[in-house]
Amino acid sequence: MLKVYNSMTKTKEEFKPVVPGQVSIYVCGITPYNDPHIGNARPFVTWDVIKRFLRQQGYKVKHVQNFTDVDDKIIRTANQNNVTWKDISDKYIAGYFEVMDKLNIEHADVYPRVSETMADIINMVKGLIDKGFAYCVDGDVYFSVEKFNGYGKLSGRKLEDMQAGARIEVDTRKHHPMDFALWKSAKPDEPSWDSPWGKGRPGWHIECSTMSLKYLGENFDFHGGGSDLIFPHHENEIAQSQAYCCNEHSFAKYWLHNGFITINQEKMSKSLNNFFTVKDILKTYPAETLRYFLVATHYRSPLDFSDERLKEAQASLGRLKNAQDSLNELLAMKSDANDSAKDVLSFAVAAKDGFYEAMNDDFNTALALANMFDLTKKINIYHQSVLAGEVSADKENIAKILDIYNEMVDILGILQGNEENIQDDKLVDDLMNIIINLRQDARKNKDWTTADKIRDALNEIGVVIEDSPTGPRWKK
RNA sequence: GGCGACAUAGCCAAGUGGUAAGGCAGAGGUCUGCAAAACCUUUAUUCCCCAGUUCAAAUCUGGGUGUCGCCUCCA
Repeated sequence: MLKVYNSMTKTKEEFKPVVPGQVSIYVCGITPYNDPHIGNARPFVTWDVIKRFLRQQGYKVKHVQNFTDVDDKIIRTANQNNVTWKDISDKYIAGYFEVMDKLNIEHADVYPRVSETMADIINMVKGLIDKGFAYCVDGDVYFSVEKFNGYGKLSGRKLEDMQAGARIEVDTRKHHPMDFALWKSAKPDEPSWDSPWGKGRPGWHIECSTMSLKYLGENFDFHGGGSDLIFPHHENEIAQSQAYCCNEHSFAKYWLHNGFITINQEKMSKSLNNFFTVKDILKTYPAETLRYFLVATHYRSPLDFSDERLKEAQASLGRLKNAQDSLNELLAMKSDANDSAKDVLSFAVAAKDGFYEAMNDDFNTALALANMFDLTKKINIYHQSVLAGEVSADKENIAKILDIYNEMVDILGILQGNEENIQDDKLVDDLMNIIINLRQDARKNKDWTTADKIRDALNEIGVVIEDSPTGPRWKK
């Protein structure tokens, strides 16, 4: 039974899909105006793992994720660079896919853009005015928070508790200081669209309501994003959507919010200028390492980022990879049929159960990984005993163990063998064989100086040589 | 000022009533020409502090301390 922590009720609840056998997910996407930093990447990795898990559990998953491609920051960036807003958004949407693909994130089913959903947005704003939840002032349209009784139910705040205007000046044309824009009238040098209220563009928040309604309907299962979106973004989405549908139970059933990535315990954010872009991290570390780093901690916990933590992640991931390699190595060995890996297989089955149990408990990837490490140890022990010649490889059961191992690894989206540094290039393999053979000759002659020189030189270019009882192996 | 989250070993991190998972780092050992990898042993009588409930508390309740987040664009 799957349990998820719902930010709306602040409790873990049993997951019951709106439509049996199906899961509908809306994840707040990005505003494409610069390169994503690793804090931006966290929700997407989180949801990628959730999707893989749900699908593995037999659900049919529909995932919608927006691009807010009409926005102040995009317009500002475009004007600064003397290009159009479309140039900027196209560029950074492409940039988004480039790094997310490297992080092995599967694509959503739909990636709606604000600029392509304009008619629907205008319709929804019109509907909100007709229903009395919104009003127009000088070409701007505002949502009236006082008309929606339930405003604040997600973020747990009351209108009277909030100090609107404490930090920015309140627009006096608004009926209530917390009223927010559904539609903004066009200013000079801004892109605009025709509407019943004159030329303008949508406010922030309305796009997510419109898009989720359009692609997932009035009721869907999950809505996700970073916890900084709880207020005002998600609060406003709820107000708009439920007001529009005239149903306080419409919209998302479960709200899942991931914790922040921090630097020195402080939130990584563009405004604090303490962020690392995914692109930059990938210059030094394999994408898989970054993905592992993100997955090794529960999605709701804060996660402090540092070079040291990435190194740790790399070491831990290497341990998992080593066991996977060992299984493959065992499978490639010559041996007669036997059942020496029977016990390892039963352990693997138990580890898999533990893994799923952890995932079913609000996607506890940290605990799921612990199960993998337990199995890893058993695999290593077995691998050693085969190398020591104590038993011969039990290929039938090893194949089953590898399947189980890969099943878990597939859900986490790591060790998929699609890293650019996995060498499947035949020329490289051949060259490595030549080098290794030369080194083996030197070793036979006890010419340790030459042998070590080769090993050290390879080490310098990132190739590790390991001499095992069955001969040397190499990895990058 | 309002609202909320968190505090577990040297570091990271699971664990929400039954006697402290897992990873990294460290120490000693096995293996090895030496390494690497792997394995074995070892590293929290104790979970921020104080009080309470209970046969039993890291886990529940109350109080305190500290850190962080949201209330403004933010994943």
